[in-house]
Amino acid sequence: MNKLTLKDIAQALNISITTVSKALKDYPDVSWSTKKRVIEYSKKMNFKPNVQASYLRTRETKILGVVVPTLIHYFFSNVVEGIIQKAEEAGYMVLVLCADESEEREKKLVKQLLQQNVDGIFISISHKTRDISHLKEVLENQTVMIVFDRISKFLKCSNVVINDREAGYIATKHLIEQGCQRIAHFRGGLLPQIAIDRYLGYRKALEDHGLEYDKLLVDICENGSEKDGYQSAQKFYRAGLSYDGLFTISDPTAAGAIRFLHKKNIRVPEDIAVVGFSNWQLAALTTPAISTIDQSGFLIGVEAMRLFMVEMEQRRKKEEVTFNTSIIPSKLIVRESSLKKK
Amino acid sequence: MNKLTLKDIAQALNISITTVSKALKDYPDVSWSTKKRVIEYSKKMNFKPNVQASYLRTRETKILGVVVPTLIHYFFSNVVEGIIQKAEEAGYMVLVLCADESEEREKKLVKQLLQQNVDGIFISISHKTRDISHLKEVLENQTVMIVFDRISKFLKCSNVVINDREAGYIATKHLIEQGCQRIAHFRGGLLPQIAIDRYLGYRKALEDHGLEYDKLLVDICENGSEKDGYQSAQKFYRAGLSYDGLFTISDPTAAGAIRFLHKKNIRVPEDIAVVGFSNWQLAALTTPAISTIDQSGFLIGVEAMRLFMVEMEQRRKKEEVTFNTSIIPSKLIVRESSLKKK
DNA sequence: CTGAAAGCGCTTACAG
DNA sequence: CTGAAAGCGCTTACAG
Repeated sequence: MNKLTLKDIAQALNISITTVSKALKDYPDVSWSTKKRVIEYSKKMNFKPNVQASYLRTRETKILGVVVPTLIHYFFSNVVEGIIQKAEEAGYMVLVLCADESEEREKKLVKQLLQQNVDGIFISISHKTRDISHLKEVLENQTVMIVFDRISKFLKCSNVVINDREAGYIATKHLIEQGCQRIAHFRGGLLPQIAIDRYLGYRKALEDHGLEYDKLLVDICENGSEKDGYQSAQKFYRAGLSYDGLFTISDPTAAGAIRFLHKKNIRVPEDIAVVGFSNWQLAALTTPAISTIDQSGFLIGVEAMRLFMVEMEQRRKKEEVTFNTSIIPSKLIVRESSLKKK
Repeated sequence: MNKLTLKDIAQALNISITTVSKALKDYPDVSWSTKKRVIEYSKKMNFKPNVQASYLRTRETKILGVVVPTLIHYFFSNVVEGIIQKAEEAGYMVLVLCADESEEREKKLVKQLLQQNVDGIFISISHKTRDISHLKEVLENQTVMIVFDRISKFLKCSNVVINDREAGYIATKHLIEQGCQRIAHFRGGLLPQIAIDRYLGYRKALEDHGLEYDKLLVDICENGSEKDGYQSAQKFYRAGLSYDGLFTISDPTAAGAIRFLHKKNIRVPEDIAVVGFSNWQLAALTTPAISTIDQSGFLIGVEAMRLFMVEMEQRRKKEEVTFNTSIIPSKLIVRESSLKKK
C-alpha cells in the first residue's frame, strides 16, 4: 500500500490538487460541499500529509530538540518529560539528545538539531562547556532557544532556572534552626554555576546567623554521586573534623555520607543532621529519609515550553521578541535526616 | 544570513547544481579537482543540506521514534538512553514520546510517528493497551518496529525482552536458599505479561523446592509503587499472616514493605528476607540495602538498536527480513535485605 | 469558487 | 566528466 498524496485524492474526486490542499486546510474560499467531500474521502483513506514536503513551503517542522547531560537522572528525566508533555499538547514532537557532559558532543548534537531544522532547542549546558559558539550559532540561525538549569549569561535568549543560592540558603538555615553550630558542605565542582550558587547560599546563611565560615568544612564532590559523598565523609572522619550539620550538593551525596556515618556508628540526625538536594526519589526511601530541597524538574520543563510558545507567538505576530528568565521556586522538604528536635 | 543551498554553491563556483550534489555525495563520476573545490567551499560556508528536501527523494529521515510509558523511571530512562547512544553512533536522532499507560495516547503517538516518516519505531506497549491495530499499521506501513520489554505475540517484528519468569525463579530460589519457608509475593497487576511471568517464576521455584504454594501469600500491587508495598505489608500484618520471605514486583514496592515492617519492629532480613526487582538506584541506598534483580535497561536499548540496524541492512540488500527475539540476561544482586546467614 | 503554475531544495536517470 | 530536466509532495499568489 503506497502512501496517498494530494494528487491521488484530486484524481479520485476529479478536482485539482490546489482545491484538495485548500479544503484540507479549511481555506474560506472553498465551497462547503467540496470541503466535505475532500475531508470525508481523506479520512476514509487515512490520508497523512507528507510533513517533509510541507516543510519545504511552511518552514515549520513541528519538531523540537532537547539536549541534556543524561536521561538517567531523576531531575533531567523530569524536565524532559515536562517538555514532552507540553510539546505534545501544542502539536510538537521532541528529539532528545544526551551530551554526557562533553563539550564536543554538545557541539555536534546542536549542529545536528540545526540541520534537522527544529523549531526550537532546549538545552542545559554541559558543565565542561567553555566555548559557546555553537549556541550563538543557534541564535544567529533564528532558531528559538531556551536554556534551563545550567545557563550562560552570554546568550540572548530565555532561561528557566532554579534560585540555587536561595535554595542553599534555605537548606543551611534549616540546619541552623535545628541547632547545628558547625555545618559542613559537600559542594559540587568549582565551575558549575549551580554549585557556586548553592555554596554562596550556604555561606550567606552562616553569615546571617552569626556562624563562622570554616573552609575546612567544605569539600568538593565533583560528580555529586553517592560514592563522592561516602568518600568526603570518610575524608572528614580521618581528618578528625567535627561537625554537627551537613548540607550536600545532591541526595545521592547525602546518602553516601550517611552510609559512611552509619558505618562509624555516628547517628543521623542526632549527631549530624543532613540535608541533601533535588528530592530524588530515593531521598524519601532511605533510612533515615533524607531532608532535601525540591526543585521540580517537571515544572522547569513545563515553563521552558511555555516560554518557547510565547516567543513563537511573538515571532508569528512579528512583534519584538522579549527574553525572559523564569525562576522556579524550590522548597525545603523536611524528613528524618535533619530533624533534631521533636 | 539565509541558509545556503546547492544552487548558491553552484552559482558561486560556476558549475551546475547536479555536479555540486554529486560532489558532496562523493559520486565517482566527478573530477577530483571539482570535488575538492565544492567540498572546500561548502565547508567554508558551513553548508548544511536540507534534510527535508533530501527526504523527498531518498525516503530516509534518519529519525527514529521511541514510545515509553514514562521517562521518569529508572528502567525506561536507561532503555531510552541506550537507544539514543547507539542511534547517535549510527547517525540517527530519536523522538521520545510518553504514552503514560494510556492506550488512546499510545495510538495517537504512534500515528504521529508514522506521519513524521520515522525510519523506525521502538515501543514498550502500555499495560492498558488491548487493541494493537495501531502497531499492525506500523508493520503494514513497512516501518521497522522493535518492541521491547512489554511485547505482544501478535506482532511480526523483532523483540527484546527480559526472561521475567527466570528472574522470578532466581529471586525466589535465593530466598529459599536463605532458609525461608513461607515466601510471600507482592506481584504486579493481573494483565501485564511481566507481572504474570515473575509470578510464574515464583511458583515454579516454590514447586521445585517442595514448598507449598499459598495463594493467601500473594497480593497485587497494581502500580508497583512504594505506597503499594507499604499497604500490602500492612494488609498482611492486619490479617495476621506470617511469612519469612518476600519477593516483590519492584524495588519501590520492596522499600515500601520494609518501611512498614520497620515501623512494626519486624526485622529485615532476620524476620523477613526481602528481594525486590529491577535494581533501581534507590535499592543500593536504602537501609537495609535491597537485594534485587538487575535488568539492564541500557543493554535493552543497545540491543533494540542493534536489531533495528540488522533489519535495515536486510532491507537495503533486499534480503528476506528475519525477526529476532533477544533475551537480555537478568541477574540477582544480593544485598542486605535478604542475607539471613552470614 | 476553482485550478494552472511556480517553487521549496534536493536526487538521479539520462544525454552529451 | 558535466549538466539540463524531471520529480519528490506540498503551498500559495494569481488568474479566471
